[in-house]
Amino acid sequence: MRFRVAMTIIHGAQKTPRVRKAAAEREAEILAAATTVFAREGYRSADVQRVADLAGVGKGTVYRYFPTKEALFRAALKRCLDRLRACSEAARAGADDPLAQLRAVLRAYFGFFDDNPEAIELFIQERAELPGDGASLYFVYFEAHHQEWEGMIIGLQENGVLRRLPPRTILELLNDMAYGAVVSSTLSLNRAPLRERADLIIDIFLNGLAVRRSQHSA
Amino acid sequence: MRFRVAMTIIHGAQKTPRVRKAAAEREAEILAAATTVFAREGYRSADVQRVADLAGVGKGTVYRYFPTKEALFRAALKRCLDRLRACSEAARAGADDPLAQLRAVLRAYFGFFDDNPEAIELFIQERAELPGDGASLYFVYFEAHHQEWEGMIIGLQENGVLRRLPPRTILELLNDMAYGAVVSSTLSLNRAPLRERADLIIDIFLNGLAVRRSQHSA
Amino acid sequence: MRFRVAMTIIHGAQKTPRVRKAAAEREAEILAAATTVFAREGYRSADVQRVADLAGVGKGTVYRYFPTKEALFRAALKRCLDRLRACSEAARAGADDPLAQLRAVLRAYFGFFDDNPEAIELFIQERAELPGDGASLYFVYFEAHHQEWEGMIIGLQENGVLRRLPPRTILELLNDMAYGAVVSSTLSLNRAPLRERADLIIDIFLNGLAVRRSQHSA
Amino acid sequence: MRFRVAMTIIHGAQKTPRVRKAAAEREAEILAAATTVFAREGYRSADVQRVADLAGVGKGTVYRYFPTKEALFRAALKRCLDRLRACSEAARAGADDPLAQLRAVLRAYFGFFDDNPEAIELFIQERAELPGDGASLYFVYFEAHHQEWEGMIIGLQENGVLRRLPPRTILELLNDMAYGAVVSSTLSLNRAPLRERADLIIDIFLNGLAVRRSQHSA
DNA sequence: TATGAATGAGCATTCATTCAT
DNA sequence: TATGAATGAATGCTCATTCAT
Repeated sequence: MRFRVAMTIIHGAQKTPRVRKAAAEREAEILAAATTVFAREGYRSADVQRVADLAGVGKGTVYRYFPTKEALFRAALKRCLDRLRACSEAARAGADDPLAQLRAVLRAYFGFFDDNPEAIELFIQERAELPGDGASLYFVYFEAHHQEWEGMIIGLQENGVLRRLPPRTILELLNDMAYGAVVSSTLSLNRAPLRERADLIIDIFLNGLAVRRSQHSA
Repeated sequence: MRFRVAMTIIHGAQKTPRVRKAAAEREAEILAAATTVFAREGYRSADVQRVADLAGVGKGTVYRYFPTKEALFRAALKRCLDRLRACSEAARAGADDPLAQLRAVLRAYFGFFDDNPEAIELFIQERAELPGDGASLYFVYFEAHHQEWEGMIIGLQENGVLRRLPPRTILELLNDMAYGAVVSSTLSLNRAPLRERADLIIDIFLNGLAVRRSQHSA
Repeated sequence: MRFRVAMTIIHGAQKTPRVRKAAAEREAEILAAATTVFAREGYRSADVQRVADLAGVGKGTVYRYFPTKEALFRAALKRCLDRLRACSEAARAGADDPLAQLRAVLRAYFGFFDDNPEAIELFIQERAELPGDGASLYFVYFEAHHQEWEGMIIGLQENGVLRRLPPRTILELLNDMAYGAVVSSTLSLNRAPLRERADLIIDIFLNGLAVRRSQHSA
Repeated sequence: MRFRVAMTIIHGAQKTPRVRKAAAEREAEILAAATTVFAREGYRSADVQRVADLAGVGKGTVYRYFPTKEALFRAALKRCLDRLRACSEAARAGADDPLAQLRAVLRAYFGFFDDNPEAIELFIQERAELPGDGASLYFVYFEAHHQEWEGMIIGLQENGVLRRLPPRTILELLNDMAYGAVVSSTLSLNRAPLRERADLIIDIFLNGLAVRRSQHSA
């Protein structure tokens, strides 16, 4: 609900002076506002006016930067995905051997969603409400970048750490599990933060739920 | 002044004669239509008129059975969940030992979504667009019934098959993985049917992605 | 399946170019249109679209100025009452002694409804269709301003012109009579304009229908 | 708001047996219900279903007796007017001389509305919401029966009680005043019952608000 | 360039009326 | 004859998008 304020500008009172900002800065502010609003209210329910209000610009300005509501949403989503990728990439770069990398990346992935819960919302919104003439942007990213990760998987297989399944299959399984854990964590109430569950999930992923005979014999 | 002319093409204009049916039958038809339309168009975008058209009834009739669009949606969702549960339950009842039960249930779960892809849509719609003053109905069901499954898990632990983690934690992990696989399968293109991937997923779940040393030593 | 074809007759289709106006002016135009439409069609039957058409604006613009149909109606009603009051007040200010004032005010009152028959309709609409958790706006005005008129009555009593009844009672009687005459004048057909009947009504009010003995003896 | 009760008729439980009543009785019950509902909710807002519920019949039955909602309303209104007339007529018949008759009739008129406040509502509803291609039914009755009352007026003029104005004019004035008092009484809050104000109103009508010089000289 | 007033297509919901039983 | 399930036209209100300033 917006407020319409009938205000007589008292002489001396200053209307926030029309701030002229670098286009890139404006765009970033609008995207941040859009992310918040879309996550909170859902794509359909969200009012572009709200985004404009939160960004501190006029509604027309939003449309100057993004031609439609849908484009605005997709840009906000893309921003989330870029940040998720940057986050994962940084984690990988900070670890040495492939197994440490794998763990680091998964921890970063889970941590990202603990810190940016709006991201989950945007993923779900896209899936739920956008025409989606194909895969969602999340999986477009997955496709676009999975080669980068495949190397890591192959390395782990050559080390004898991972089973010899097709690397792509392994990545899909990892993604399914991680994505499922993330989405589930927001669907059910009172789940622990993802970060706290990360190590267990990684463990299960690597070693399975079943009792390892070798562990007993060891 | 502009004119808006509304023209009904008389054509054969059969105006399907008013049919009276048993309430339960009508309700079932409307729910089936609602499931299809909501899954195809999304909760917000879906027009109740479309549901009515597909069900072959007047719009008023839809409102006679379900007081609001939201109630209609929730009823359609509930129907899906009931069917999913019936399906899983039947699978469990058809298997003898706990491990066979676990496999059967997971296969049934995946198979259900292959056969009823609309169900996934409804789950996601609910998450995305309904006020949701708490957990989604999916997880309400999970809560309501997880005791039934816990016995199965405990049995597997006593048999020395599953690790001694809290049964609830195990169920959550299973659910995350399965749910993630299901949702992912519709997000990305060209994935194999879930049914075909089920055994692999179950295998990974039990035994992990890592090479089993015991297998080597064996 | 039946078809509904919506056809916009393009014709000259001038699509009146969007005009921007001062808010006060727009509001006044919309209120004038609302008064006409509500008076002609009744509150419930009136379609907000009709108001918009008559005001020469889009429907959304009407809602920009008045948040609901009811608010629009109340504003139109208030406008009528303000004008009625201004009219009465002007009449009083233009007369010297209290008796002349009383006559002037009553004449102005009746004249107002001759000139603004829509006003009567709005009064009746309010009574008939608005939730009205209390008195109607007409009587709220009556309450709010009757002190101003009471002075006039008291003056007439001190001059020995009016009987020593409670001034408020006298005002109520005057109002009942005047209001009744106004409403009746629109209910029955072929009544003379109120203006023409005003002097007779005032006479009856002051002197009664009964023969005055004193007049005979005089 | 209606309730839809899903009730399993337990064996032995009796559905209210379909009562077959004289048509006239049914009609009277429906009219009474309609009067109540229309008065309480207003013509447009009133739901025919509510009338049916209150009358204890099916909706179809209401339509069997009255072809449209409007016809139902008009019939309810007519019933009120008939009762008002009967009431007034009885009062007149019970008094001897014309002046006593006049007082008795006015008292009966006011008393009627104290006892049947729904009647006022129906009068106002008719005025407010019915297409009204002419005078309201109230004034149709006034026209139809005013000759009966004219005799009374003429008698009072011949007795030297009332001024020699056209009898019709006098009746119109009486009606305006009485009608105005009745309507006003429901518009403003906290007015005394009409019955209590009746004698004062009659007094003012006959003798006026002004001080009677003759009374002083007497 | 930035703004926000103006627009009108779109949609949920209601309810008078019909008609199969 | 009595019923109430079925119908669909009608309408208040929203909000993405446009465009005059």
